[in-house]
Amino acid sequence: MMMTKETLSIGELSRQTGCKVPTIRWYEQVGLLSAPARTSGGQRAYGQDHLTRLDFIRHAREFGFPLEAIRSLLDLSGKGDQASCEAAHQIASAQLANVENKLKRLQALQAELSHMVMTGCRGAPADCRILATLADHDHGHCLTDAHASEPPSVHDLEIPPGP
Amino acid sequence: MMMTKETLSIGELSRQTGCKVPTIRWYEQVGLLSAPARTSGGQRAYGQDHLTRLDFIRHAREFGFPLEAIRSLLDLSGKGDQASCEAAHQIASAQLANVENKLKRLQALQAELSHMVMTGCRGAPADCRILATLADHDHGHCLTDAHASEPPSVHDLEIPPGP
DNA sequence: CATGGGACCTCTAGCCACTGGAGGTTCAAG
DNA sequence: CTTGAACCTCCAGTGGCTAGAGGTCCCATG
Repeated sequence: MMMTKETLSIGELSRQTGCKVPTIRWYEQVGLLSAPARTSGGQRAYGQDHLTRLDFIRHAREFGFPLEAIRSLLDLSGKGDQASCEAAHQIASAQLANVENKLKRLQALQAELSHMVMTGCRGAPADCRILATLADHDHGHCLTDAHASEPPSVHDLEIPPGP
Repeated sequence: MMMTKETLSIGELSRQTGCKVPTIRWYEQVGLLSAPARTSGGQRAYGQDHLTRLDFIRHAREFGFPLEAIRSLLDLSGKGDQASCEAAHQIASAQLANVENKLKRLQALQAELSHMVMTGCRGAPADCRILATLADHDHGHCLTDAHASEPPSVHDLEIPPGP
């Protein structure tokens, strides 16, 4: 087998989808993208279906869906019935809630941080608001203490790819 | 040696700072927090300086500073001169820019996602906007394509702890 | 003084979603 | 036939923790 006009090498697929080559291989490894045919020399030869599927994956990633959610969405998109549509809606709503939650927290953070940066250092270094704010949380440097109330849970907070 | 009223066990330090026990040990491992004295039985015995330093670290993490930045800030806070203050300002400004960048992207994302979710599925599953939007990026489903323009770089996008 | 149980110890592996590098093979153009 | 870009596999690393296994220590009660 060789690369024809119907098949795509991994590099061509990468160019057409904007997905990096190692990422494509990784999607294959975790089973999001099925293993393509190979040329006689062992190189991957993708078809149109792979292109479609990878576009879907990449687009969903841009919306911040985790890979597990994308896996479900891909399954659902193959069906096209009412139940699938509702399930997709539910996944998307959950993602929206997630994003709105992050947004709120990030806005609070932005306010605090910009306050800290703008107050800055009033001439005397001993009076540096930045280091002082970080050192003494409890002495009125903070606008709110929303960020200090609950145990941290950093790991659900990633933001998806952006420009 | 034993635990006195001046020294803190790792559990007490955890309670006083709100930082989880394994996290404290991890900060020690990566050199953010110096290794404390030990009791005769080998348990960590922290002093007041550790408490102060860990408070600083945790507070800086709440502002989303990466550990490397916190390392620098800690170095700077020990000095208290003009140059340190300016350096701290620079680090904080960079972090603010970072946060504002994320914020913008997250806002765009929120708009797109909520549009997608609200448009939803108009009766017929074949018309499901959610799966269609994800499938066809280029056919006018998106409000903008800001999220599709540049190669993704997901990994600098974590948000700090929140409530 | 023995015992129980909670807090502590070290070490290792796992999370997400990739990214990069080493070291080797294949392909297509000249 | 030679070059060199693109491809291959495998492995390790990123950030910032978190969880578990399997063991030790400390202190209060009986």
